[in-house]
Order: sequence, then C-alpha cells, then structure tokens
Amino acid sequence: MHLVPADRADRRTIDGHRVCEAIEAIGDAEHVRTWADRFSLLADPKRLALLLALHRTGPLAVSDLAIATGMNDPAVSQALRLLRAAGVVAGDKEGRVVRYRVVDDDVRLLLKQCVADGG
Amino acid sequence: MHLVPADRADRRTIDGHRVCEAIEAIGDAEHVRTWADRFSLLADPKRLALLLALHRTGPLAVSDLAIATGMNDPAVSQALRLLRAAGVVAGDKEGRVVRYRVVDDDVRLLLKQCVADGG
DNA sequence: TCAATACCTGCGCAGGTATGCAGCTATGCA
DNA sequence: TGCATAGCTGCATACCTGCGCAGGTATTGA
Repeated sequence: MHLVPADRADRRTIDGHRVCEAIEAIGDAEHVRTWADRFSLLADPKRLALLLALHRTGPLAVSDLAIATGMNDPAVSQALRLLRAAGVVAGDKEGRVVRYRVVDDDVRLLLKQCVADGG
Repeated sequence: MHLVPADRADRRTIDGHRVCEAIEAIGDAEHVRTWADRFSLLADPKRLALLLALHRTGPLAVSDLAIATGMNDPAVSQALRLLRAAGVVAGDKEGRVVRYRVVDDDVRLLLKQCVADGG
C-alpha cells in the first residue's frame, strides 16, 4: 500500500511500513477534527464543571449553575451558548427559567469516564 | 448541607437543593482541572492524530510521525514534548532514533473511545 | 575528522479564546 | 402599568496557543 501522499513520498522513513499503518490508524481527517473539537469543549475547567453538574444532577437553571460554579451569569450563558451550538446541551424554557441538560451521547461517555476516575 | 460558599450564599437560587447537588457533582476543583488539561491535550487535531497513530500502530519515530501526519519535524517534536511533559507519551531512544508510545491509561481509554466511533 | 541524519530548542508572528462590563430582552407579579 | 428577576448579547482587552523558521546537539558512517 502506498498511503503516503505524493508531496511527501520522497522523504526518508525509519520504519517504512509503519508509516502506512500510522496513516491508516489516523483515519479520516474529518473524523479527527470532529473529535478534537469535542475534546476542545471539555478542555476548559469552567465548561467541564458545568457539564459535570448537568451530567450528574440533571436539568439545572443558568443562575443555579452560576452559583454552583462561582461564575457570573454572562459567563455561564456564553459557555452554554457554545455548548448548545455544538449540540452538546439543550435548554428547556419554563417561564423565564431555562433548564439545561446534556444531550450528546459521545460527550456523556466522556463525562462518565471522567467521573469514574475518583470523582 | 450548605455547600454553597459564603461569598455567594446570599444569591437567589431557582432550585436550592439542586445547587448543593451540583456542587457535589462537580467535586474537587483539582480533579476537574486535571481532566480539563487532559482533554486539552487531545483538543488539537495534529496532536490527536499523533496519539491515534501511536495508540493503534505502536512505537513510532518522530520523522515517521511527521510523514504520516504531514507535519514538519519541529512541529511533531514540540507536540511530543508537550505530551511527554504531561506524562501521556514516553520515548525510547535507540541510537539516534527515538520511538514514542502512549503510556497514560486514562488517555488510552479516551483514544479507544475515539476509535470506537467509526474510526 | 567531516558530513549527514534524527531530533530538539528558542523566538516571533498570527489567530483564536476566555473574561469582565454594560446594556438589552423577556417573563412574572402586583 | 411599573418593577424585579432570568437570561442573553456585544464589545474591548488580555491572554494563550499553534506554527514556521533558524539554529543547536547527538549519533552514525566514511
């Protein structure tokens, strides 16, 4: 198999066959980017705290999240907007209160793994 | 239980008891930060590609990783330095070749989950 | 000793991102 | 209608981060 793109086919390799395996292992670039973006959403302590709270406690209002995490309301709101735009959380409006919950299964698994580690 | 710190105990809550649950759910701040940092390491497509290659293919040399990912050597080297400093990968020197491998079990689980999703 | 290879490091630039502040909209209640 | 509350948005600032370039170290082989 010649999986090495033409623009770098002339470079010297150490373990030639392994390079092809590695390219195969990495897989589709789009898939990698999707997961990198997912990890990026969890890479901020504030956002991760919000998600952990939502994951383990269930639907929570914005201002309650703000009190629980020590953030101010706009900061929570913006974090949730980001997560909502990515399809990770969804909000249910009840009067003037919006309760958010986690709706992404992949993220749920990641959070579960995070909780399993002595959390 | 009064888990709400004094500096924000006077703020009005929507679901008072849930705030305490949420604080408990978030857990230790140090733990959250540790995981956020972990996720941060996987949040870059290039780094994630490197880790996927190492995870699925086994020990690989720096220049082979560079060819497989399309990065240039210094970029790979710097990414590996970051991962090495975080204890995620380790390098075995053989003459002038250094082969890296994944050594962090938590990260391995995350990568496995990433691979499991149609990768 | 000289040259080539494999890898590492420091530096500077460009681009992205979090954060605080002020102000806005919408709902509930009297 | 008037007012307080819940949440959202825009903007400016400071910060972080990835990336390429140039140059340095260590090992191999002639």
